[in-house]
Order: sequence, then structure tokens, then C-alpha cells
Amino acid sequence: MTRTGRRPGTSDTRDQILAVARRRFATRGYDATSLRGIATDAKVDPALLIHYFGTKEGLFTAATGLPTGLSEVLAGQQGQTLRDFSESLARSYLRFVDSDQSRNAILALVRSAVSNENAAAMLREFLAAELLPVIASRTGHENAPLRAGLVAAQLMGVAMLRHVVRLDPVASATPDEIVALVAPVIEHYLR
Amino acid sequence: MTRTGRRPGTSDTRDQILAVARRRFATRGYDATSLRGIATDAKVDPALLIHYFGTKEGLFTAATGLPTGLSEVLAGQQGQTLRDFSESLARSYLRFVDSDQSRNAILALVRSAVSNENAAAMLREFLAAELLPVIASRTGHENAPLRAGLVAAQLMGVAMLRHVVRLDPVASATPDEIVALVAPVIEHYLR
DNA sequence: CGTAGATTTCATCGAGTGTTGAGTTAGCTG
DNA sequence: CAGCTAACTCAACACTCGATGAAATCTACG
Repeated sequence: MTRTGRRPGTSDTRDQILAVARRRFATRGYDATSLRGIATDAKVDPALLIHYFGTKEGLFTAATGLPTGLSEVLAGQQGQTLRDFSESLARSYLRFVDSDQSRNAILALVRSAVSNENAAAMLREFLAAELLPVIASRTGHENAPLRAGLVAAQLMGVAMLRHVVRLDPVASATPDEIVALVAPVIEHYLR
Repeated sequence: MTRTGRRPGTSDTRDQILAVARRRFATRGYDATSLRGIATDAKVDPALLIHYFGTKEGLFTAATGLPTGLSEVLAGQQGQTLRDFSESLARSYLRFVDSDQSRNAILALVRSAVSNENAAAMLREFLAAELLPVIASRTGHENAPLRAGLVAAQLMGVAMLRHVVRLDPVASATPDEIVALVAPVIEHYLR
């Protein structure tokens, strides 16, 4: 069936591997995701992944690299009142985390972070470098970083209950219902 | 060195296996924890774990079964004002999660839940049966379950950032600092 | 056309996994 | 002391994992 050697025509195989890898890392985490599983899904030999990315970790960082989107969205919401900022932060975050497209990058990190110290470090650095400064810049308290961290904790907890634990009624609530309750909390932290 | 057959004297081996298993499941999660690793730590042959608990999953449920302590503590805090309840919920939760003794049961579930659907179900059921009702009973809103879920999300997020991601300044803050900021949020959700 | 380089598979290695079955030692009961 | 059962280990099976090195097939360029 599948002969050996290069396939005819131009090849999007590399991108397809990345797409499959992103999906599987996101749903199973780093350790529980196998190169063989990705290879099978991508209709490719496992050795090809090594050839392209050198190592499993290389594929992971290539697949989950630059969780773009969130920080840009947040950066574009500066010149507003605190109330508007809070609501729009909650709404953007939910839309980001709920969307199949880009939640995978973050969920992969979260899923992997709990069993892999490397991934935990990546997530830590992403939060410290991208998310927390944007939030902390909205308040003038002496403990602004801690307040921003607790906002992040609230948001991450929502994502955990919604998408990992899938606990009702948090998992089944509409974004609007959640935003209505969470936005005032963010406002409280930053006031 | 270690001879075969039963050891002389009375045996606390079974309990020691459970102690090691709790610790390792908590720090690495279900999938990343191996029977051989537990056996080595407990100075025991891997087959003995199977002999006692039948299967790896049997050992897991035996080790992480009944995360008692939290629900009893919470149940004993009913007849208070909402402000006192919120603060004491936050403080009890932090003491529970920060203590080596009993945080392992919960952290094992959280760590395992992200890569193992069985563990996710256990965590879901624990939250739905033990934690949420106690919280939800403190408010009279029509959406009380959702509000309780968001309280749980805030608390779980704190635990994640503090103990899994270890993100400063949440990880290094004192319990008092966190309680001072989180308790009003709980109050807000339940008011 | 011819050949260099990219793409892809194959077969295999060594290590680690959960689990099994048989065998060995010790405590308990009569 | 004899016999039963519980505690415990040994060796092995069947499997999966990440990674390696060589070979096969194709594209691209001269």
C-alpha cells in the first residue's frame, strides 16, 4: 500500500504533522502523547517526526510555540474604563479558551505542565511574560503582581473546570453567564 | 541481601506502599507514575503491589480514596456570617492544600485528571458531591450552582498556580496575603 | 539526462511498562 | 511439631516507547 521513499507531488506533510501534534498534545498532555500516535494520525512513519524535529521535545515546542492571539487581543484593550477592561478581559479569555483554534496551545501547556517540569516552566514563563504584565498594569496597588496572579488563577480555574474536569454547571454555562459573574471579580482585584 | 519470602516481624509494608503511592501519584500524576518506581521507593517488589491491590488503578483508588478532611472542616463552619464563612473557607482551603499531609490526595487527582479520564471523573464527582453543595448552600441565587462552581474555580486556580505552575508571586505569597484578597471574592460570589 | 538533496519508510535497538505464575519464607492455629 | 495461609520475591511475557541508520523514492537544478 504505502510504498517507501518520497511521495509524488508537493508536500504539506510537515504542517500536517504539526496540526495533529497540536491537537494530541492539547488533549492528552506531553507525556501521554506518543510520537507513534501522532504519526499514525498523520499517516506518516514515526521516524519522520524525528527527522523533522530531532526529538519529541523539539516537536512539542514547535507545535505549542508562540501561543499567539491572546496577548495581542489583551494589548488592544488598554484605553478603557476598569469596568470595560474587566468585562472584555473575561470575554476575550473565554472566547480564546473556548475556541478550538487556539485553545489547544494553552491547554497543551496546562495538560503537560502537571506531569512535565519543562512544560510547567514554559507555562510559567508565558504567564509571567505575556499575561500578568498586561493585567498588573491596570492597577496601582503595592501588591499589583499578586492581584494579577489571582486574576490569572481565577481564569485558569475556569478553564480547568470547563475543559479539563468538565464540571457542571461551569462546563455547560454560556460565556455570557460566566462573564457576568467573573468580570466584577476581576474589577474587584484591580480596583 | 534482600532474601525471598516473608519478612520476620510484623509488617507495615502495605501502609508504607500506600504512603509512597500517595506521594508519587501526587507529584507526577497517574500515567507518569510507575508501579516499579513506587515499589523501589517502598523497598518492595513490584509484584507485591499487584498482589495487594490487583491492578495499578486499584492502587490509585486505594491511595487517593476518600480525600477526607476538607469536607468535614467545611461542614463545621455553617452557622457564621457570610463574611466569616468566606474568610474561613479560603483559609481552610489554603491550609488544606498547603499541608503536605492531605494535599497529596487532591493534587494527585488534579495532576492525573488532565491526562486520565478516569481520574477526571473522580475529581468531578468529588467536587460535585463534597465541595459544591457546601458552598452553594450559602447563597440563595437562582444560579447558586454556577456561583459555587466559580468559587471552586478560583480556589483550584490558586492551587494550580501555587503548587503546579509555581508562579510567583502567587507561589511565594503567605496564606494571609491570599486570604485577604480571595475572601472578599468568595463573599461577592455568594452575596 | 544526471546527479545532489529532500522526503519518506523500514527494520531494529534498548529501555521501560503492567501483569502473571511459580516458588520461598514466616506467622498462626490446632 | 504439622499444616495452612499470608507475605514476599524472581523471572519472564507481551507490549509500548523514543530514537537510530540505512535504504528507497521523488523533486530540482545543472
